[in-house]
Amino acid sequence: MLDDRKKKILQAIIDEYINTAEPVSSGTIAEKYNLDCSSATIRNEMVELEKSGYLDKPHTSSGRVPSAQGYRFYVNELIKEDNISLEEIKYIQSKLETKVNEIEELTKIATNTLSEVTHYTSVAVGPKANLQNIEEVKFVLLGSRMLMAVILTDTGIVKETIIKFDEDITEEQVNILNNLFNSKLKGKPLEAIDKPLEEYIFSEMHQSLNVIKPVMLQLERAIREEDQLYLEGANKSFELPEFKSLEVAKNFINLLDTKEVMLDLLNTGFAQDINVYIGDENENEKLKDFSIITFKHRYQDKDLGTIGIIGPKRMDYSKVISVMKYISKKLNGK
Amino acid sequence: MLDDRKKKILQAIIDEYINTAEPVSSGTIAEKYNLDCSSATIRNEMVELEKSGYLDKPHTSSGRVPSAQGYRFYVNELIKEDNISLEEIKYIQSKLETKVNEIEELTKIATNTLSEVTHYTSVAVGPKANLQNIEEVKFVLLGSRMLMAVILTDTGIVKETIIKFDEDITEEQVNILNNLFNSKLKGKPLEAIDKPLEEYIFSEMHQSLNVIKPVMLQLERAIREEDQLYLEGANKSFELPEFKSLEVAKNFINLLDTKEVMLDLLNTGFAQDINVYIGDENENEKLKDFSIITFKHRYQDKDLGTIGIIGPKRMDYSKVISVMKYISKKLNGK
DNA sequence: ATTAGCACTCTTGCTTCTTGACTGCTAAAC
DNA sequence: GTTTAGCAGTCAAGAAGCAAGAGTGCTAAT
Repeated sequence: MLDDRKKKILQAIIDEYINTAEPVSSGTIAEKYNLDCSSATIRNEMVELEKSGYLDKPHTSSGRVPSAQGYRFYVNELIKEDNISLEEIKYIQSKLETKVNEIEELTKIATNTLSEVTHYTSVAVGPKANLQNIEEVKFVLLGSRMLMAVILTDTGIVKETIIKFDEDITEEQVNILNNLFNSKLKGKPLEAIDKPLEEYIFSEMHQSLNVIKPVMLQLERAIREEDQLYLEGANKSFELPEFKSLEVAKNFINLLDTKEVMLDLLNTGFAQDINVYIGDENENEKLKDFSIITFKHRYQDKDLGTIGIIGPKRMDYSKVISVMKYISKKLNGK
Repeated sequence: MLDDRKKKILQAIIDEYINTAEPVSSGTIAEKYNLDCSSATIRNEMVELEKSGYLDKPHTSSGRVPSAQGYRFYVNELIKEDNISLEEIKYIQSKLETKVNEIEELTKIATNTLSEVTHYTSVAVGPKANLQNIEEVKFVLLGSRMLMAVILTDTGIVKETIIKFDEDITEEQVNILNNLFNSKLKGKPLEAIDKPLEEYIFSEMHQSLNVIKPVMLQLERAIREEDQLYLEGANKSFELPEFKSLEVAKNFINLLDTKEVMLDLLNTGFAQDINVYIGDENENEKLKDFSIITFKHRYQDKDLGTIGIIGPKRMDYSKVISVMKYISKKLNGK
């Protein structure tokens, strides 16, 4: 375990590095941070911190840089008090007070605010389909050959999809659909719209209802449709010095453009309120230069999706975590 | 006007530059392109082409590079035949055959295909609200305190929006809304949902219908809501040599992240089928390093939005234009 | 255990030089 | 009057060398 002074030195190095993005020398620490010892002592401690894996050195005669393990220790052990100002709190409050009619809207506002306050790129994704229960299904006739299916879930999320037909649909058929799907699906998870249900309906319904097949097909498609990745402030990242490296910048764009990796990450399990992924802690090679911090958007403890920040490993973890904690609390308690 | 040989040389230089991204020397042209003259002659011609503004020179002892004017001449006068392969045609066909229920879906597929075939970043935006007429308005009750308004337009676009209330809504109120809005709005442009209409309704309806105010408010919001910019293949641009320059890369990200400039451009008037904007032809400073080529997504000559390509000025105009022409024709004739 | 002092290392920025790719011009050839 | 061979002149880009500066690690004194 690290003794008290080592902790202080590690903290000082990380704080300094987060600010300057330059390798930190023993001299700087001795000067700026009051640790009551000389640069030589700090140097000795640094050697040990490096041996234990908390620090890295770009080359022999340079200062130290935190390793992933160093950041991890910092996040787990060294961040104690909240790092959020009164102005920030007020700003977040005012943003989250906006009246919205759809929850997705609120997720977007929160994501937006998060990016504005932290100055990092933020991302969001809606709740997983398998976590939502169907509250109501409504079919609406549009014109004479288009049907809109609207599914209201218990999270308040509304999914709509449209089905086109080659022949006219009657009001009666719409009624049958409404009755059928509501009686079969109310209270069930979204995933209950599946092949077995389709087969069940077909065996049960003796009259041939040839509208059902396309309806089922389209509903299934709508449910399993790839999640949307909402992105805010991608340009903010490009102001950071680590994005001077073309390699890093390209990886970043790729990561966000492919979406897949990000969606995976945002959808993974949540032990704590706030989840921190530091660089190569993620097995995925593409993430090795970045850190991602996420939290679940909950309202009255119902899962409404995930919101996150992506940035360089040298991230202001304490600020991001504080801001997230506050936003998360506000969203849930509203 | 340019004589025949000058045209050929200009074409050769542009073709070569599009391929290599390096300033083109008189020697290369003399070697690779059969113009039956020596590099010295080509050099003489180049001097004149530069004087007339078709070519630029990065520095005294370097080869030539096309100027914006050069590209413009190339696009207007030199591109003659289609530059699209059988495989590409087949691929596009197969992609556009996908059955879709919503037109937005088709726009996305086309945008996607365009990016895949050309290897550039593509963008799309839906049709302007003021160009669409209302065909039908339907209000659907979700639960007891949520109302979903669905607007079907003559372009087949469906807009939905949700309105929440603090008290229960009755089926009767829903019926009144349906009758009222359909009788007032059928055949009118989307923009007819405005303040004057609201005032008219209020003066006409003597019974106090306190549901109407929030409905109108939300409908207006939905109509005027900022257009969505759909983006595909942003990472493809980052493979191009011009994006080695951090400055250019940052401008690109900014351009797409801000959306505003792109939306403006995609929504501007259309003289021809295909519109080409080359570098600083756009007054906007942010566009000076890029070229944008757009076309209207039309189906049976109805306007369904705009699709475009954004890339460096050194773009394969002939390929992009050919592919766009083909996609455009396919979309319209389907 | 701490620290002053110093030799050693390595980056960074600066010059200088060389190489090579092009051009533009001139004068001869067609 | 074109066209072209030939050649001097220009400039970018890369290599090499050098000096300065920042930082470390070690040793010996405190």
